[in-house]
Order: sequence, then structure tokens, then C-alpha cells
Amino acid sequence: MPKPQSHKRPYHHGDLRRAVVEAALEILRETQSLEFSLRELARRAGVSHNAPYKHFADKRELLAAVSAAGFEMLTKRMAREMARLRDPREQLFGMLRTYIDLGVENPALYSLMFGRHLSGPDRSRPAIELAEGEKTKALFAGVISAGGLGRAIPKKPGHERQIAGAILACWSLVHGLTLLLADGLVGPRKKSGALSDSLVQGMLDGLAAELPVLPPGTWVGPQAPHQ
Amino acid sequence: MPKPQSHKRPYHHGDLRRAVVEAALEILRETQSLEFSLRELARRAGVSHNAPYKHFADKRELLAAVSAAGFEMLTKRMAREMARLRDPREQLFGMLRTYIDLGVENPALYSLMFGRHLSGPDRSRPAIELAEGEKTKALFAGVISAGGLGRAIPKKPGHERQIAGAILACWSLVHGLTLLLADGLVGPRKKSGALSDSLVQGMLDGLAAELPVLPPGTWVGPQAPHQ
DNA sequence: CATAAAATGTTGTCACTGTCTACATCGCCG
DNA sequence: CGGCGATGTAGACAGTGACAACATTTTATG
Repeated sequence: MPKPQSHKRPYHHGDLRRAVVEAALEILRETQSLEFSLRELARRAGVSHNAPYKHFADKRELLAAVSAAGFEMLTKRMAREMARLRDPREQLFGMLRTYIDLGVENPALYSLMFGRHLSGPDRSRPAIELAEGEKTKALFAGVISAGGLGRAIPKKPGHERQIAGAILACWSLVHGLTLLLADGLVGPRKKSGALSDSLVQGMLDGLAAELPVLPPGTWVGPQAPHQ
Repeated sequence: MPKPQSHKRPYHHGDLRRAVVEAALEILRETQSLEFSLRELARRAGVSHNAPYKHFADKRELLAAVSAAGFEMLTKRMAREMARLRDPREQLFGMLRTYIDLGVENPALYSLMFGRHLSGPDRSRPAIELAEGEKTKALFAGVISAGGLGRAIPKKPGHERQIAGAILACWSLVHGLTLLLADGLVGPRKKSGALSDSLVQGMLDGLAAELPVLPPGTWVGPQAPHQ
């Protein structure tokens, strides 16, 4: 005689996919470790250990979805910061600060997004990441072109390499600084705002004075989709 | 010393510790993945799956030893490059090039050395890494102080923050660029020499023009030992 | 030299993991 | 209705990191 549960959980979850991704984000935020198990995730979402397989082919695909959620968050924050400011130089600075903040605030997520965890043996990246990654790059290209580095660089043929070089330089800077701060190789993390601000400002000034010249055949952005 | 191994493998390996670390380096180089198992390592070294536990408390300690071997390699290469050159600016440039080369040549090892894989939940790093990491930093401090960025900065009280700022800026630059190249977020990897050369040169010029000013209370280097 | 103690290697075991297959339950559309 | 696809569950499997008990070798000590 099946006792009718007063709180009968429906057999079907409703939106398990989103629930699992959010549980993963939660674990990441809490533990700051990428070494959680699929089964713990399922437990947290209140489903059996195999339910997530109805929504993700394997663990990597799940993590790719989490990473994509992180990218979405990043582009949203940067776009908001950009809308708040007018001067291109302030916009660029604000974007970089936002970028670094996200990484410092959630190192595990940042590491998942940009690290080697998700890249396959062929150096390819999950497909979901690519779209959001492109958006981020477009934001940078726009603000740099508009004069983020002191002088405008019109988006005309012949200037692509200049813009790509500037993006790459900026990206290297903030990527490296973010990881050094996030991974605790440099500190302290608590009030890293002042540190990153002064460092980024100095480097932007240097960059404005001297744009690197990229060799031809260089692309900026992740590799071909990996599925 | 070694008995004739014609027939019988001796019960005791002889130098299993070194053998295991070298097997790990080999796997890293071959597969470029950090997800190998302790047991596979033992198999490759020709011992039982538990033999390594006589030399390392756990897997993390083993990986820390591998990372330390990587640091040793890095400092050795950079020191050799420095001895080959005379002009401080060329020395600094050569060191950075060497650094990037190691990361691009063996991304998995670089990622193990500088990534979040080995840092404990308290952001601490394995103790073995610290010594070698300090050597690397000392190399940078020396060459920057000698004029690597265009003008000499004597190692006197009052200049520490300037030097630390320069190191941090350089380190952020090459760390970010190395990871972008190594993780395939920017390409192509094949002939990344020209790309990194031009980018680093441009950034060093910019840095020489405008040194960032660090806020007080900032340290450069890994966190307290984690054991 | 003998023999106890320490070092090192092996076998067996455990809980846990990712993933596979088979089965159960639900919602939806004819 | 009714069946069918989507979704969730249960069980199984090989492989993992770690532990304990045992075997073999080296070393130190009397």
C-alpha cells in the first residue's frame, strides 16, 4: 500500500538541465574546486546518479555548459559596465576590471572557462563556449577601435592586425594577472582591487605608447569546435 | 651495484622515486593531459600499483614532485640563456622567450606548475615548489634591477616596490600569453615564436616607458607552504 | 656474523567514480 | 483512451585513490 507522500516529488523534475548546471555553479562557488563528482551533483539536485545523462552526453559536456554560463555572466557584466561609461578609455579600463573581478571572485569558474580542463586532446574547445567567446572578443574590438587605447583605430581593411595585436596584448595582460591573483600566486586576494587597478592602468599606458605588431597568420580566439 | 638483470628483476627497484617522476613527465609530454592515474604510472614503471606510496604520501605529493622537476628545468634553461647574453635588455627578453617556450612546448607541465591543480583549498602551494619558484623570481629581479627594462633600478631600500611591480607586470604578461598559446585559445601554436617575440617586445617597450606603481602590502610569489 | 629493525614492494580490499544497459514513470498527441 | 518518446531510476562494471596486512630486501647493531 503505497503511502501517499504529502510532499510527493513529481517523477519528472521539470527543468533538470538548468538545476544541474546551477548546482554545479554552486559547488564551484562554495568549494572552489573542479574536482566534484557527477554523482554529488545529482545528489544535490535530488535526482538519481544517472538522471543528468539524459541531458548531457558525458561529464565534459556538462562542464562545458557550466563554462558557457560563466561566459554569459562575463559578457553581461562587461556590457553593463560599458553602458555605464562613455569615454572609450574608461570603458576599456572598466571592462578589464570587470573581467579580473570575475576571475578573482570565482577562480574555479574562471579556470574552468579559460583553462585546459575542457580542451580536448586536439586542443579544441567545446562548441558552446565559442559563441560567448566571440561576443567577448567583439566587445574588446569595439572599444579598442573606438579609442580605448588613446587613439581610435577605424575598423577598415589594413587595421585588423593592429586591433588583433591590441586585443591580444590586453587579453594576455588580464588573463595572466587574473590567474596569478586567482590561483594565489600573487596576493593578497582580499583587496586585489588596488593592485590590479594600478597594474592595469600602467600597462594600458604602456600599451597606448607602443602597440605591438603581430605577424601575419595569427588569430585570436579559441580553436575549432570540438563537437 | 646493479645486479645482472638478465633474468630476474630485483625485488627492489633501486630508484623508484625518480623513475616514477620521470614516467609522469613522459606521460605528460606524450598525452598532454593531467588526467593520468597513479596506477598507470606504476604500470609504466613496472611496479605494483601501491609501490609509489612508499615514496609519496598521496597523488598530490607526487604531482608536486613532478612540478618541482619542471621548475628545475625552467630555471636551468633561463640561467643558461642569461649566461649566453650580456645586455640586460637582451637577457630579460631571452628569459621571457625561454619561459614562454617551455610553456608552449609542454602545456600540461606548465599548467601543472602554475595552475590551480596543486593548490590546496586554502590557496596554499606544495612546499617543494616554493624553493624553485623563488629562484625564478630572483633571476627576474636580478636582470630587471640590472636594467632589463631600459634603466637600472638599484636594489636599495625604497626600490623594492618598483622592482616588484616590474616583475609582476612581466610575469602577468608572459603568464597570460603562455597560457593563451599553450591552451590553444590563440594560435597557431606551430610557429608561435614570431608571435610571442613581437608581442613581448612591444610590451616590454611599453613597460619601459611606464612602470606600474604597486600599492603597498603586495607580495609576488606563491602562498605559504601547504605541508 | 647473526639477527632485529627499517625500507621497500606486493596482494587484497574498500568506497567511490563515470558510464553503460535495462526498466519505470510521466506527458503529450493521434 | 493508448502508445510513444522523453525523462528518471536501479543495477552493474571496470577503473581509481587509498588503506592494511604481508613479503622481501637492506641496514644497523650487538
